[in-house]
Amino acid sequence: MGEQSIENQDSELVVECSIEKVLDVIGSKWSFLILRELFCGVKRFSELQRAIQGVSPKALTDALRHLEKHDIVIRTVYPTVPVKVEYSLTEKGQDLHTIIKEMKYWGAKWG
Amino acid sequence: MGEQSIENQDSELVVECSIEKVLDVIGSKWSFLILRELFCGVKRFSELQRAIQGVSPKALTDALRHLEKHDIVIRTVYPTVPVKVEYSLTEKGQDLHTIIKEMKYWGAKWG
DNA sequence: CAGCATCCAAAACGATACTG
DNA sequence: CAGTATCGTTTTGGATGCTG
Repeated sequence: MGEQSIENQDSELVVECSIEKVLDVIGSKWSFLILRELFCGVKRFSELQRAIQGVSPKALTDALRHLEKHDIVIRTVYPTVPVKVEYSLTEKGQDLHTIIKEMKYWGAKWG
Repeated sequence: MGEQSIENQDSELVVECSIEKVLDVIGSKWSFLILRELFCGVKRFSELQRAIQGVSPKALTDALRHLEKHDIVIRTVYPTVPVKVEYSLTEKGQDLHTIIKEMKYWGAKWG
């Protein structure tokens, strides 16, 4: 409590509280849903778009870039024609599984 | 995957996926921080405002009302002068502790 | 103390159209 | 396929001032 937030040279928030860190790294509601999908395995852009109902390409791209920047997902491009892009989780990202699993439990219990 | 979202008679989203349920119930970033505080025990409005740095009275009220509506927190008013209001967690709210705890672990490990 | 009301700025998001 | 670009709407939330 009483955590401090300061800005670094990139004008990005440097958050001291652990919970804020997680929220900052995940970023948005969409990211949770992306994670939910990627825990099941590697997915392509269009697969994510289909699985996460209601997400626009823009929102999906934004969320994926955010997660990539925070070292949660890896973007792999295969130079085929047409291009194939796959998204997978880093170890840091895999480690979020416990949180998402707990959320699933809670949702199943109280939803 | 492929969860459906429909609207009920109150035009509120009825979400089928467990994770979406949790996100819907919690509602916002502020709610996570409110929960963080309330797991430590009952808190008053002003205590929450002081503990959660950067939150405006409006944002705090909004988040508390939201959590109240979803049966996560209880608002108790003591008719003293001046008024005293305490916020505490319901059992449903207490049950979110595992999630927040996992978030703390992750934040401590990777932050 | 514990808010509510108002106003306004910024950010998030949806729809749509287009590209390498 | 995997996006980007643009536009407009919605949501969010900060600032401020007021009240029982």
